[in-house]
Order: sequence, then structure tokens, then C-alpha cells
Amino acid sequence: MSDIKVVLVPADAREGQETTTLSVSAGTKAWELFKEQPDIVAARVAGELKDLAYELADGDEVAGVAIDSSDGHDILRHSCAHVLAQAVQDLYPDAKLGIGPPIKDGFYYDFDVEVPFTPDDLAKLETRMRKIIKDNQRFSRRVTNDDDARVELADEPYKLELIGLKGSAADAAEGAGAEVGAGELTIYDNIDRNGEVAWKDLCRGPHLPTTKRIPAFKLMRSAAAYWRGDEKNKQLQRVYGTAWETKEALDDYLHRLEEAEKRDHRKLGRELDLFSFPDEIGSGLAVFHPKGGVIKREMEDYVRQRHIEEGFQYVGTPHITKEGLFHTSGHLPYYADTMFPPMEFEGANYYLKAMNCPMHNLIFRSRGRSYRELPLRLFEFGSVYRYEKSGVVHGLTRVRGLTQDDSHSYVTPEQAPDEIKHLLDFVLGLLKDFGLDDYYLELSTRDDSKPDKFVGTEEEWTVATKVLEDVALASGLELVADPGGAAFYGPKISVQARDAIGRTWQMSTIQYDFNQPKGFGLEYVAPDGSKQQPVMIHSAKFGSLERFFGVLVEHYAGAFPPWLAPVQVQAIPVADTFSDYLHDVARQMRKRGIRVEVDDSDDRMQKKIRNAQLQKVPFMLIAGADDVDKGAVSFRYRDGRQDNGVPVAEAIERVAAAIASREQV
RNA sequence: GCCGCCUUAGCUCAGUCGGUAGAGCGGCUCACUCGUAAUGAGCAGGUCGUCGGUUCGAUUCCGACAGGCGGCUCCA
Repeated sequence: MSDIKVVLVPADAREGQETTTLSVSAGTKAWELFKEQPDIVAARVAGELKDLAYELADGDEVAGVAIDSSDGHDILRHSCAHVLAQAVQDLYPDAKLGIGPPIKDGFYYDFDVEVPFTPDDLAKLETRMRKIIKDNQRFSRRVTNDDDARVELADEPYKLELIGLKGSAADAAEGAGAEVGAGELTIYDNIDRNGEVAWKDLCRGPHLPTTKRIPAFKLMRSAAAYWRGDEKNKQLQRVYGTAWETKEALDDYLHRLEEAEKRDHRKLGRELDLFSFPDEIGSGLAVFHPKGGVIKREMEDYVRQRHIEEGFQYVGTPHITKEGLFHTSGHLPYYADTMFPPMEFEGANYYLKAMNCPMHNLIFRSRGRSYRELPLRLFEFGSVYRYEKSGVVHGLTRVRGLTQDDSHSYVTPEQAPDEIKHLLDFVLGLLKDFGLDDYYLELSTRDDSKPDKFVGTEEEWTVATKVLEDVALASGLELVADPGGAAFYGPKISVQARDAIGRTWQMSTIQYDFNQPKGFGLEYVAPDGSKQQPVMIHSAKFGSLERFFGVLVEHYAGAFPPWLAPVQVQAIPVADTFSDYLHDVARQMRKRGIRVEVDDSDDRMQKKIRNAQLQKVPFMLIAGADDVDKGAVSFRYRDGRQDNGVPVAEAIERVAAAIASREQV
């Protein structure tokens, strides 16, 4: 047998390794290059992922794919999804297969079954999966063609549908690309130790060599999901799972989930007495308690002041309006089903306000406008109400009543780029002041295949999108495309922030709107005396005060920096006799605007410290005989750090300075 | 809106295979006055989410509704 040459390049996620050229006999399989490296589960040949069973060709550049690399994780999880599917069809022979792709930190597989899975079923499936893994079944790739596959998979209606979609799979359903790629059609057979085909699935691969190479997995939950993501289609039962390269990595992941749950703003909101959602008021309608009220007020004070500094004028508008206004704006034809139903009286239909812009347009239109007034910037805290479907309401991040720090800049078309840049700088400065750093920008554009969802001509959209994109790119921040995500009246840039459990939420938005000025007949007098139509730029900096609040709670895990903390200083006397001393210090602090409370309950001092710690108060101020004698106080911080015997005047300055600088302590 | 699960004291949760309930924390009272994450004792607090059905009897079984949780869809 003749020899061939292959080039071995360093494995993914490995550094400092040399590229080496090997001479091997023809017919050598990729796995033979990695016999000594049990963590290599696949190969990358000329940029493409291959099974380890891949037969090397002369001149191939081969890299090992380690199980703990990003690709390795995907392969592990996708293989684990296959094991799940096999287990499901073992236990429920009538189950039909949907798709089973890897996702962030795990995988899922969709099944069409008569009865939804219960937690007990998941436990049984896990047991069955362990058996399959122990069986050490080999994942065996087999090339087929459309016609043969149709015969072979005649009992799998969803797979048949995917075969028909091959090539356009990426558009067909998120994750479908894992089943059928753009290239040749392949089926993976699971071969058991007797050489029998235990199970098979239409799949692009690659896979682990055998099921035994799944070191650790866990089924997480089951839920319904629409086939191919379309609510007009049947709901399948989706089982979510996770798989890791070691038991320790799995445990670490589960631990991370637990830690994230502790940051959940819904839980912290209760524990820290910040807000609640009384059933009596209704789903998705929050009330802020005094402590949450402090944070909310700090946010409002900050953003009102900043808007004024940035050239905005504070305005106010009502919560309801006659329906005609929302016809003029275009909202009713496009978004009536996300608005609360109207109330009818005095022969008119009144709607709860779902957006502020139409009312701001009326302020613009209330008198003639000159080009000299532009950019004209209006801003308010606009309370809006949206009929969010019952299944989507979620803590403060998805509510039915929210407050937008909403602004509208009326500009000439020439001024638009500068105004957008101005707004983006404003937004980024705000995020920085609030200590937020885990976010990215998204550019939401029109979906050309659904022109009826968007107003305006293609040219107008192209211009508007270009302006936004240029500014977003110039910011240097990560920019993600969101095709089809635009508002009906124009494209937008938004800031997306991640919450504690990995969900992302739209926060600040900047939208370019050439439609409403037309609908409202807005105009200004240009230098030449002609009447011109302005462009309006919608922008919300927090986005929704409620949502931003929720994200802040999670970002800080409730341990707010002093300027936002509901109680900035908790004073704790070592014994009752020192209460008066601390009350006096507290009086001095209040004169400086510091939010301070003295714990003069009859708890023991240790208990008071514990309480303050649980309430995540940034400064504990402790005083006993030692401190009183010296006219001092002692600090304890949330991390347990102490600073004893600090003179009172200095202590006050220290707290005041931390508040003023918005720093974390 | 769809699918599944859940709802017992302010919070976290036991419990009742159908005979109207319990703990810890929290609250209140009393004693203790203490140097960096829980002092002790006592007391109060629940028509077991709501409404209907089955039953001699329902917190428990069934149904509807409301609210919550996890997904899906949606998200101006």
C-alpha cells in the first residue's frame, strides 16, 4: 500500500504546538493520528469538521478537535442528543423525530409524541441513555441520496420534510442545519457491540466515535416547541439537556446555574423588599416598595438631569388617547393586538397609551417650527401599557405597564447622523455610569420578504439603515444583525443586555423614523422659506425603567453601589448604650444627603450585622466604647473588610465621596 | 396565545392514600446589653389561589378561571 503525506496542525484550543508533516499509509483513518490523545473527538480537515473515522487523503491538513473546545462541545452535545432520541424511541416507539441540535451549554431534541414528557419520564430517559452510553455504540456515517433516504425514513415525517429543504435548511428552522447540511445527505447508524444497527438518524454530523465518549450529561427539562418555529405548526415536545467533557465540568455548570438563580431579580426583589406584582392589580403590573422606589428615583433623577444637559426639553403627556391619534401614527393598523382593547365613551374609543411618539408629534405640531429650532428634542417619562401575551410576562423585564425615558429628536435629514451619534454617545455614557458592561449592539432592519409589515419605500429604508449602521460601526462595539426586527416605521439600533440566566433583553433603542413626520404632516420652515419635513429620531436610554431596574438588580446581585443603594449606611451600636451616639452621627450624615438608618432594635449586634449583610447595605457603621472614646466609628463592608476607629468627620466624607463618584465599594 | 408543571402563614417549605393543618425564618411581647453573619422564652398569624362539581364530608379527587414557573411563538 502506498504512502500519503498529511500535515498535522495543532488542535483547536491548543497553542504552542508545531505543524508536522507525516507520512502514513493510504487508508489511514484520522483517529490513528490521535491514539495518544483521548480528548480528541473529531478532526478538522481543511477547515471542515470530520468524524475520526474519516479516511485521510494525500495532502490533508488535519487538526484534532478537543472535546472541551467549542466545536468539541457541540459535537459531544449533538451526539448526546442522538442518544436521547434513541432512548426516546426505545421507550416510546411511536415518537417521531424532529431536530436535535447543540445549543449554548447543551442540546435539545424535538419529538412528536402523543403524551408530553413528565419529570418521571426524563428520569427514565436518563437511565436508558446511560445504558446506551454503556453499550458503547459506534456512530457510523453513511452517505445516501434523497430518494433512498425517503424510503428509509418513510416513518419519520419531519425528517422527510427536512430532506425536501436540504440546502435551505438554515432558513427552514434554527438547528435544522445539524440534520441536513448543504452538502451530501448522510445517515448516522448507531452500531452496537454485536455489529447490529441499534438506531439511526438523518444527520450531517460529525459525531463522537462512540456513545461511551459522552463523559457526563443531564436532562434539564421538557417543554413544547412549534415545529420549525412557526406557531401555525404542530407543537412538538422538546427535551433540553446538557453534556460536558467531565463530571466536574457538568457540576461546575450546574453550580453556575444555581448561582445565577440567586441573582434573579424576581427573587432579590422580594428578599430586598424592592417591588412586587400584586395579583389584585394584574399580571405584569409592578408596584415599587419604598426601597425599590429609592433606586427608581435615583434612576429618574439621573436621566432627567442628563437629558437636560444633552439639550432635551422635559414634556408630559397623558396615559390615554382617542383612537384617531394611533391611526395617524400607524400604530393601530400594525400593532392593535399588542394594545389593550379600547374603552368606549362619549361616542369615541379611547386607548391606553402604548407609545409616546404620537403625542410628542402633537407638541411639535402645536405651532409653526423654524429650522432654527432644530434639532428639537422632547423627552419625558412616558407610562405606556402593552397587552403582552400571558405566557411572556416575566418579572420586571417583560411587563404590561412600563415607563420609558422616551425622547424624540426632530431634525433635518442632514442633521440625522450627528443626532444619532449624539444619542449613542449619551446611551453609552449612561450604561457606563450604571456600571453595565455585559451588552452588545443590535441593528434591527426591515424584512424584505414581508413588506406589508413595514411602512415606506425601499429607498427610505436603505438610507435610514445606512445612517444607523455607520454610527453603530463607528462605535467599535460588537454589532449583531437582526433582520426583520425593525419597527414598522423604521430601523433601529438597540443595546442588548444579558440577564443572570443568560436571556438577553433589549434596553436602549435609537430609531430612525421618516414615516410618522409624513403621517402627522410635520414641517418646519427652511432658510429659503420653504416648508420641509423633519426626520424624527426615537430614543429611549434606559429603554424601560422597569426592565433596566431588573437588569441592574441582577448585574449587581442586589449589592448596589452606594449611589443607588436604598440604604447607604446601616449604623449598628455594639450595645444599646451607643445608639444615641450613632443617631447623632446619622443626623450629620443625613445633612449631607446620605441615606442612613440606625438599627436600635434589641437584636444582638452580630444579628444586626447579619441583617445588614443580607440586605447588602454597602456601609455598616459600627460604634462601641472604643469608637465613642475616640470620636470615631468603625466600617464594615459587604465583603467582611473592616476599618476601625475612623474619625466621624472622615467617615462622613468617605461615604459622601463614594456616593458622588458612583463607585462600587 | 400554545404546551407542561406549580399555587398550604409575610417568606421558604413539610403534611393530609378525603375526616378543615405543621416547621424554620420573619412579626409582636418579655428577658438579655453583648466588638464584626443568627441570644433565649412566649404569643399572634392560614375559610390550604378563586369559583363550581363529585361526596355524608374536599386543602386533598374532577372542571373552569386567576396567578406563577419553564419553554415555544411574539416583543413598537
